[in-house]
Amino acid sequence: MTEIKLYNTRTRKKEPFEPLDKGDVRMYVCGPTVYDRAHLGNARPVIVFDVLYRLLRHVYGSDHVTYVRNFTDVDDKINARAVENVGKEGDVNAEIARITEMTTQWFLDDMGALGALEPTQMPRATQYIGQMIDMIETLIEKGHAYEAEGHVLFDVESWHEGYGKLSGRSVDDMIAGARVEVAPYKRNPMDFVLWKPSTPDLPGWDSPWGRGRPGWHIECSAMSYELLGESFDIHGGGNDLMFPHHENEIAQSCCAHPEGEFARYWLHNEMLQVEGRKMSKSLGNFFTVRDLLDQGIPGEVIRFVFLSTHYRKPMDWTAEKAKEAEKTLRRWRGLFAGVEPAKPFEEVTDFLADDLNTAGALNFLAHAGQALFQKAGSKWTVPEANAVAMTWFEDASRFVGSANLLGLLEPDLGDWAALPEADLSGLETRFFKARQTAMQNKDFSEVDRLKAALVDAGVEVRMSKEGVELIPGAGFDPAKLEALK
RNA sequence: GGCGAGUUGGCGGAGUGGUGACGCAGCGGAUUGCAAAUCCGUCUACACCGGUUCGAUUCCGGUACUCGCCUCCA
Repeated sequence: MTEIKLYNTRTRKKEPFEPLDKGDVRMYVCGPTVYDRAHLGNARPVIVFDVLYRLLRHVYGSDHVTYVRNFTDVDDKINARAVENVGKEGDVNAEIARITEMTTQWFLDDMGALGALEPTQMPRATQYIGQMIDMIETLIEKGHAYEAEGHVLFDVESWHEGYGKLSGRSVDDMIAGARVEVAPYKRNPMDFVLWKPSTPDLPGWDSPWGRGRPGWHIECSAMSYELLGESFDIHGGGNDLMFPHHENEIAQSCCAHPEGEFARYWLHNEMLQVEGRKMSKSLGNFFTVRDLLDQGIPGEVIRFVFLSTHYRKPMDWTAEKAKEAEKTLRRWRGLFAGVEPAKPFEEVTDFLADDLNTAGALNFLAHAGQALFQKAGSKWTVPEANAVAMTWFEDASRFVGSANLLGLLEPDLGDWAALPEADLSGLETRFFKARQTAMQNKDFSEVDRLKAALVDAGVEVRMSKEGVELIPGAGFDPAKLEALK
């Protein structure tokens, strides 16, 4: 069995991955707050942990991995957006329902376009309010939380020894460096909200502390406990969540369920940049996944670009990278069309097992693809049925299987690369003859004219001594071709 | 200020204690009426300063720079 090694933020080391239960490997990843389209940065953890999910399924079997990713559908940002849309006098609750419903579906659509598998479970926070209340009550009973002015707060001082370990901070340092204005009802500046009161016009649930809503951090603790138990294998998310979100999750879960160890391996992906700078609205380089898709950049290309950088390194999105990725994928799609996937190359599995070295795996495939491309000949067709062809198909199948492990070359993502149906053989012959005639007459301008027309119609023209090859390209327009016939 | 990550050739990006992956771009060549495509060849690197070592880009320490988090942004 392939040994997977993962960089564990908790220990700051690459460690061999040993699941608690090989028959049920469990992973939790923090999902989106649903109030708007997912921006490009949101896609990174989705793609990173999708590859991990695929790898785990490959190693332990597809029925032996549980992957939970939540939807945060109760949040100040959602409320704010709803009020913004319909005004304070409008039906804010109905608008909230509409927004969360719509953006949840958007998220699923957009991430699906990037080739991300759906997690085994996608809990919504509002469906687990009861469990959150239970957990908060437990924390109060155990002396780790207290009620103050309708709020319930986690008492950081009650877990002084454990708080801050993940992010490498001590409670004392944080208090010293705190810049945030501290609410007067907090015992300690670092105490964070588990439950807060809600106004009548906003979503709220009855609780022992009055009508209110949960704090953000308790959601993940309650849902992961409910769905994965007090101990599970992997917890993932962006490294901007490390503090305070993950730190607080640990505090809540470990204090509420000290019998468990909560998440054993913590994985954090690095952030995304755009053209070398942080993506932000003020810099004007902020865009959503949907924006890119609408520009005609295929989801598979976006995925390829993401995978070409290791997940623990900052990733720079550039138009140039997208162009290169599209070129590579287009070639692969053409070369391996119709090839059924087989067992991935060992090298690819090994790269992925080494802390998800997707860039290494992709590089290996680039080489393998180049070799197969050359063997296939200048035409993007597969060779004859003979011994050489058998080997070719074997390797090609393993190539496709390897790509699939990365979520690439999946059949349902390939529409963008499909070449238009067209029978150009007649045109090829005619063009070749016309060219020959013109050549004999030294009338090069005539050949140039005909060729320019073909290029204009989106057809790639390849010439050799034997003849002419016409290949419909990305911008192929059959209508323009009609004029030539 | 506190905590953390990083710094490889024009760009992207692996990897390694000892003959400088690879891709794109560039350059030279084959091919071509000219191109395109393809093929062959080829230049440019391991931030800086010390240390360990027979030898470091690779290990250790320091410096500089970049970036992230510390503000319910993944």
